[in-house]
Amino acid sequence: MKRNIIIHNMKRRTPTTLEYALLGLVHGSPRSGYDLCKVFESTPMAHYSSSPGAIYPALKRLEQAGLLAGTVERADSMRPRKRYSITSEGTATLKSWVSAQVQREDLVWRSGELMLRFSFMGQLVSVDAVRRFLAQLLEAIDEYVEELQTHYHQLSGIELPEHVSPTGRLALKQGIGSFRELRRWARESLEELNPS
Amino acid sequence: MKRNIIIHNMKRRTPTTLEYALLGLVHGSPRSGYDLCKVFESTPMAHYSSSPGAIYPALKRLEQAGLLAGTVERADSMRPRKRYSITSEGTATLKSWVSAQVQREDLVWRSGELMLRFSFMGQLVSVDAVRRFLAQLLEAIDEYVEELQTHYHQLSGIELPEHVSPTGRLALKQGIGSFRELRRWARESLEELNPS
DNA sequence: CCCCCCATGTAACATGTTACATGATTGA
DNA sequence: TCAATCATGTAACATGTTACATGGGGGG
Repeated sequence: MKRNIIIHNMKRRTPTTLEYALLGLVHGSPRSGYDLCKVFESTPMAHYSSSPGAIYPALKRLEQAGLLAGTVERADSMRPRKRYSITSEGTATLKSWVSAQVQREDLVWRSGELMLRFSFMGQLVSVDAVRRFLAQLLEAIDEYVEELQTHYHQLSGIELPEHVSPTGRLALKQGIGSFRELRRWARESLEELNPS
Repeated sequence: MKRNIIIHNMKRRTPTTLEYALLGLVHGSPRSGYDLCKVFESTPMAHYSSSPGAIYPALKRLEQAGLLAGTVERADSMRPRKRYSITSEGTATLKSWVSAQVQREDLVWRSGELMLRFSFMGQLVSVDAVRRFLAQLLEAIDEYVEELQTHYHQLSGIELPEHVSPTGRLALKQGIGSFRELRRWARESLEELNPS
C-alpha cells in the first residue's frame, strides 16, 4: 500500500522576490491579478516586476502553496474576476520574511529585496522590530563599506601592473557612495522612528 | 533591392549583462574561465555574477558568436587551460554597448548594467564620449527623480483612503535619495574628467 | 595521507521574458 | 464602429541557480 497521503508533501521552496511582493501587496488589500499588474505598471514597485507573464503564474503558485486564497467574483458574468486574499499562513510567511536577520549577503546581493521588506514592515511588525531591522542594516553597511574601501585603496594606491582605467575607479567610488547614502538614510529613519 | 545584406545569419541576440561583463574583463586582458570565476569571487564585480555554472556556458556562447576566441594551452599536459581573447568583433560589440544612448529605461531597470558600462568605458572610448555618457545620465536622473518625487508627494500629501505605512514612505524616500546620490556622483565625475 | 586548490565542465530545475490569444465592455 | 481598456491567461525560450562530476598537484 503505497498510498501514504502525506499532507506536508508540498515542496515548499522559499518564495521569490516577486512572490513576496505579491504577498505584501495583497496583504495590504485583496486584489485581482489585473490590479496587481497595474500597481507594477504605475508605481515605483515597477522595480520588482514586469509583466502578466510572470505575475499570473506566480499568483497560481502562491494559491497552490496556500499562501493566497482566490475567489472568483462575477462568476456568472462574461467577465469574471479573481480576487486574491492573503491567508493566515501567508501572513506568517511574510512576517518571518521581513523579520529575518539582515545579513551582509542580503545587502550585497539583494538590496532591492531588503527595501521591499522594509516597505512592508510597517504593517506587519512593531516599531521596535523596524528599529532592529535598521540597526542590523547599519551594521552590515559599515562592514561592507569598509570592504569596498579596501578595494578602492588597492586600486588608487600604488600603480598596479594591471592598469585600472579611471572610469573603473570612479565606478567603484559610485558603489561606495551609494552605500554611504543608504547608511545616511538608515540613520535618519532610525531617528524619525524614535519614540522620543 | 534590399539595402540590408545579411552577411551571416547566426541568430545574434544581444548579449546578457554577464556576457558583457565577461567581454569587458577579457578585453582588459586575456583570461581563462577559472581566472574569470576568481575575479567575480574576489572583487566587487561579484555583483554581476555568481558561479561557474553561468560563466562557462556564457563563454562558450561568446566563442560561438565569434566575440571571443579561445585557445587551449598546455594541451599535452594533464591539466589543460583555455585562455580567451577578445576578437575585433567582440571589441566592436563592446564599444557600441558602452556608447549607446542612456535612456530612462536603462536607469530604472538596469542601473547596474549602466555602471558596468561606465567602468569599461575608459579603455574603449574617448574622454569626450565618457563625458557625453555622464551628461545623458544626468538628464535621465533628473527626469526620473522628478517622477519619484511626484509619487512621494502623492503619498505624504493628503490622507489617502488606502493608508500607506510610514515604512512604505521611507522606502520611497530611500529610492529618491539613492538617485540623488547618483546624480551627485555623476556631476563630481564630470568635473574630475574636465580638461580644465 | 588527506585536503584543498587548480581547471574544466554538465544536468536538472525554476523562473522570468516576450509574444501571443481571447473576448467583453466602455467611450468617442 | 472603432479603439482602448478590462481581465484572464498560455507557449516557447533563454538564462541563471544549485548541485554535482572529474581528476592531477602541492603542501602540511
